[in-house]
Amino acid sequence: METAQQANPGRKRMSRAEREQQILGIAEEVFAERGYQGTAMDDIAQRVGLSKPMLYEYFGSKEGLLLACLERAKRELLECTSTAAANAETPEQLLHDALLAFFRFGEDHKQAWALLRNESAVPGVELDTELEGIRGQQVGFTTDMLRMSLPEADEYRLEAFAEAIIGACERMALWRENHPEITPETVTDHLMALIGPSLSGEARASQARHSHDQG
Amino acid sequence: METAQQANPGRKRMSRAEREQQILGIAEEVFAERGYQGTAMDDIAQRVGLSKPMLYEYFGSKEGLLLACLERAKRELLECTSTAAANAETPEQLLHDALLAFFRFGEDHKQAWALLRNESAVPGVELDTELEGIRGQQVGFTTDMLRMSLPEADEYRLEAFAEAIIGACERMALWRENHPEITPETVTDHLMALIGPSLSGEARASQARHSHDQG
DNA sequence: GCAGTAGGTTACTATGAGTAGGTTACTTGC
DNA sequence: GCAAGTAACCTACTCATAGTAACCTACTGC
Repeated sequence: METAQQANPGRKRMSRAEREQQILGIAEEVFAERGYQGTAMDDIAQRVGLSKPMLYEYFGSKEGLLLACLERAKRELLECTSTAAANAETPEQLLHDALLAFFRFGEDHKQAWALLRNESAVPGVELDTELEGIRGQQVGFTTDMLRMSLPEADEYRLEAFAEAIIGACERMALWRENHPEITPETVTDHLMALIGPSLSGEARASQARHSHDQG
Repeated sequence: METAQQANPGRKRMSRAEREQQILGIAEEVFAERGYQGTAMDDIAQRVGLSKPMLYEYFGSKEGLLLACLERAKRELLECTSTAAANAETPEQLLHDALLAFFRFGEDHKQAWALLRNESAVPGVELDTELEGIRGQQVGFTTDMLRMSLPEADEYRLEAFAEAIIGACERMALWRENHPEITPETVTDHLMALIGPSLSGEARASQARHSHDQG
C-alpha cells in the first residue's frame, strides 16, 4: 500500500486497445448479469482489476461504457446474420437463414444477447440516436432482403415489414428464453409460417382482398 | 418556514386514493418526459406539491412507482384493444380492429405509450415478473384471437404467433413515431398485409411447402 | 539517464434513493 | 365543545455511487 502501483503488484500494464477490449468483455458480462442499474462502475473496475477512473478515461461515462458494449454486440449480431444469409439461393431461404442465425446467436452468445435484449434499459434519448446507425443497418439489411421477395412493394411497406419482422424476432427471442425446449429451428419455423405466405407470390394477390373495409 | 404545513399553505390534504391517482398521473407524465433514470423522485414530489417521503409511503420505491404507472397504462391499453375488437364479425376483422386500436392508443395516449415503450427501461428482473400478469393477458388475448383464425394450430404455434405479433406491433409503433405521416390506419394495413395471408385459409396450404429444407 | 507520455492511482464532490422521527389536520366518541 | 387517535404530511438526515481533480509510475526513445 505504500505507492499506487505496488498496491496491485500482479497487475500488468496494457495498451489502450487491449485494455478496452478486456473491459468491454467484462462489462458485457457484468451488465448482462446484474442489469445496467444494478451494476456499479466500481464493480466492473474491480473485476477488471483496475480503478474506476480508468473506465471513465476510456469510455467517458457509465452510459458510454454500456454503449460501447452494445455496439460491439450489435455488430457481432449483424455480422452473424448477414454471413449466414450469404449463401442462400432463394429469397425465402435467405430470410430463413438470417432468422435462424439470429435465434442461434441468442443461444451461442447469451451474454451479448442479454445485453441487447435490455438495450432499452437505458437512460436518456441520446443513446438511441447514437445506436441509430447500427439499427439503421439492421433495418436496411432486412429491407434489402424483403425487396427481393417483394420487388413491386413501395419503400414504406418494405420498411414497415422490416420493422415488424425485427420486432417479432426480438420478442420471440425473449419468449424463447422461457421455453428452453424450443430450438432456434422451431422458432424460425413459426416465424416463417407467420410471414412466409405474405412474401411468396401466390399470397400477394389475396392480401389486397383481405384489406379492411371500415373506417 | 416555521412549521411543516405552513410552508405550503395552499396545499390541500387528500385521501390516500385520490392522492395516489394524482401521483400516478404526474409520475407518468414525468417518466414519459425524462425517462426513468432521468427522473428524480424529488422532481415528481415537487410537481405533485408534496414531499418525497409520501411517494415512498404510497409506492415503496422508485421502481414501485414506475410499476404502478405501467400497470395502469397496460390495463388501459388492454381495455382499449379488447373493447375495440368486441364488435368485429370475422376473425380477420377482429385482428384488424385490435391492431388499429393499439396504434390509435399510441396516438391518443402519448404519455402512457411513451411509458410502455420504455417498459424495458427498468432495472431489475422482479419488475418483469410482476408485470408478467398483464403481459400474460396480452398474450392470452392475442392467442385467443388467433385461435379463431387457426383452429387446428397447436398451442406453441399460437403463442409464438401472438408473441411475434405483439413484438411487431411494439416495434412498428416505435417506427411510427419517426414517421408522423403514417396514420394508425396505414400501419395497421401494413401489418395486416404481412400477417394476414398466413391467417387466412388459402395461404395455410402453401405455408408448409415453403418450409425450409436445410439443417 | 533523462524527458515525455501513456497507464494508473487515491481521495475527493455531488446527486439522488431511501429513512427516522416528528408535526399538523381531520375524524370519532363523549 | 373537546380530548384521543389516526391519517396525511413534513424536515433533516444516511448512504451508495456516478463522476472528477490531482497526483504517481513504468515504459519509450533519444
